[in-house]
Amino acid sequence: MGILGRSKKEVLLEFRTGEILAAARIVFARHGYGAATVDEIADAAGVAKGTVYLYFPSKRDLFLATLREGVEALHAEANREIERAASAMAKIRAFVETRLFYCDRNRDFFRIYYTEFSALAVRSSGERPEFQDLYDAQAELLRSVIESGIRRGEIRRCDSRRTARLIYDLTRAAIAQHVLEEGEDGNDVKESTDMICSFICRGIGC
Amino acid sequence: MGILGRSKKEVLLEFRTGEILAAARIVFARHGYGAATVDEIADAAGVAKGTVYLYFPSKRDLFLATLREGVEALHAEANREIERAASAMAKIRAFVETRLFYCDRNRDFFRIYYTEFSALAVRSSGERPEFQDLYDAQAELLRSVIESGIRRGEIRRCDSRRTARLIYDLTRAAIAQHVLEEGEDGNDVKESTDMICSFICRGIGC
DNA sequence: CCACAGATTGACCCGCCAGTCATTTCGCTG
DNA sequence: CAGCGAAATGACTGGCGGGTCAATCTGTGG
Repeated sequence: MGILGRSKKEVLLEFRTGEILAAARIVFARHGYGAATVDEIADAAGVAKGTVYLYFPSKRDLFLATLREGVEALHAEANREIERAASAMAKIRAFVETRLFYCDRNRDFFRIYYTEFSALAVRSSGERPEFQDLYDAQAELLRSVIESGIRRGEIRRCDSRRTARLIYDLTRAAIAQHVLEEGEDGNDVKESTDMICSFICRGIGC
Repeated sequence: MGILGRSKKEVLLEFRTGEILAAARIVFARHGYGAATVDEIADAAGVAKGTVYLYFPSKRDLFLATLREGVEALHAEANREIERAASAMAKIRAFVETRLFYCDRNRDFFRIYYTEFSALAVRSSGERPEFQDLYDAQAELLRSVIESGIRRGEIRRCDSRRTARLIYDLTRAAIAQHVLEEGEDGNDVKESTDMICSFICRGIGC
């Protein structure tokens, strides 16, 4: 019990969890899920392997936690910016721009997201893929933005679900261009956003 | 030495190679590279594990051969159809449509392509990612189509390299929508092509 | 300074699987 | 059908890495 709220125990828990997640992000980004080893993650986090298992029940859980952490932060940021924007088009721009900036800043996260996310979607061994909830929430948000844009006459009639997905994937592809092709600065991100957005505008605008 | 050309040895080689590649495609599509086992591939091909190693030097080589086979067939088909089309826009449509149809017909190939290709791009441990040659050839073809479309006034001025990549990724995303969402027939593929193409047309057309 | 609870360690265990190779089967030829 | 070379087999091995846990360390309160 500290002066307020968090006890020492809680602080330690949070600290270690954070360190391990950060290390995991780096290692998973470098080697991919299959080729990454828990030993290497532990080394990177500056702890012994056993310690990792005190904070996460398995390699897979650690992996999912790493991915989820990044996705949630990204979505939170995107939601905030979309909220702030007024018109439907501005909201779509916010969606694209926030994602580009976020992934430009968090390249290791994007590398994992880019290379392993699709595998989760395809290999939904049971039924519902992991993260479907998070994905759906964002796709639905985008869809509703488009829908209301159509109602307000900003956007031409179209299948809003498919269009949302199209914008989603277009953004993802643009980010990949950035993150995979080494050399670029923040400036370039702005430029990419412009290109994507003008493309989208012409594609769906009135 | 047979009546002409292929000796019995060559025929057998080709037969076994084909069987093993087909089995590998199914198994890699189902489990992904890391989780697939050579034993399962051998079973699926109806041979013993040792036999697989008579035809391919390693699991990784088998995997790359599987992927390469699919990619080359796809590109060959796309090249043929693009050749046939007259206008720049028709060529772009051919690019999109051929890919959609091909991947709709060869879903296992697409699953591998979709989930593992990006990993190869990201984890280019040495320097040049595998398949960069194949990717580049198609991207360059598309780029030159756009370039000539611009010169002929069919397409508005733009960064042809980036635009090519954008169309590439858009197509890939559209295919993912199909292949991952179970239910659809050939009809639907046509419909998707139309959507993508009209989107692209408005995006880059004059 | 001791004792003890809780955190950390890393050597160890064990199952799994890529890759091997001695043995068996196949199929041709005389 | 005998005999031979080529093809196929599958039991086996080596090591790799996820996960465990007895031993050790830390730091806190008495």
